[in-house]
Amino acid sequence: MVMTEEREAARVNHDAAMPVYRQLAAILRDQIASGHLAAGRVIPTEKVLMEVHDLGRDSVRKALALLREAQLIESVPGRGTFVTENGQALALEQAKGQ
Amino acid sequence: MVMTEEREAARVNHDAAMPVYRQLAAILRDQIASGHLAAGRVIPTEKVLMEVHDLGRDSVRKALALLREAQLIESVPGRGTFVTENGQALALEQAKGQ
DNA sequence: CAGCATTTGTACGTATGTATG
DNA sequence: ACATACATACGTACAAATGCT
Repeated sequence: MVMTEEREAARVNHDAAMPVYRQLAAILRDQIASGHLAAGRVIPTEKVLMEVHDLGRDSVRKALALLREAQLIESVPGRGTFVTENGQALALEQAKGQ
Repeated sequence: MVMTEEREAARVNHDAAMPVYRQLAAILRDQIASGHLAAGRVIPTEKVLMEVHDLGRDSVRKALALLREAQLIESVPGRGTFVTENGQALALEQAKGQ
């Protein structure tokens, strides 16, 4: 049996107590902390996140807003959303505390 | 002619360049800074703000979210939205810088 | 240069859930 | 039980910025 670095991509649970937008924020934060999403042009588009997690745009944008407030990511209209310079470091810090 | 302390209540301009939710946030912030909205149970309900400024709930909630981030207000489900302890002081600080 | 597709931003509406009084 | 008020979550439409053709 071959062990790989791959894991099941975390998914939002629509029935969980935690709001889906917080779940998505946590998932993305962990992916940033783990380096799975690295600096540069990384975060999938809102459209992709909507499709992958079966969410409305509202929830996706709320999740990204949380990460923006935490200065893990930055968005640029017409281009996309990026992990900030020290995004991974910040995400690691925050992941520790939780 | 009698001078009063009353002034025209500032209103959102739907045709301005600045997004209406930022306009509303600025209006409320100034009202807090001026003491027109004091600590305690102050901020009008979302419903009232929607009607007074002819805005959708989205815009009203975005405006309040900005003030929450700035720690000027706090909201409690079922009760309402309140100016924080040091809300006026904070609002004054921010009003200076703008 | 114009035109087009992509992507984020703003703004509206609606429905339902949760907390308070 | 009920009304009020904020929270979550879905949807739509259009605007603005970017990059490509």
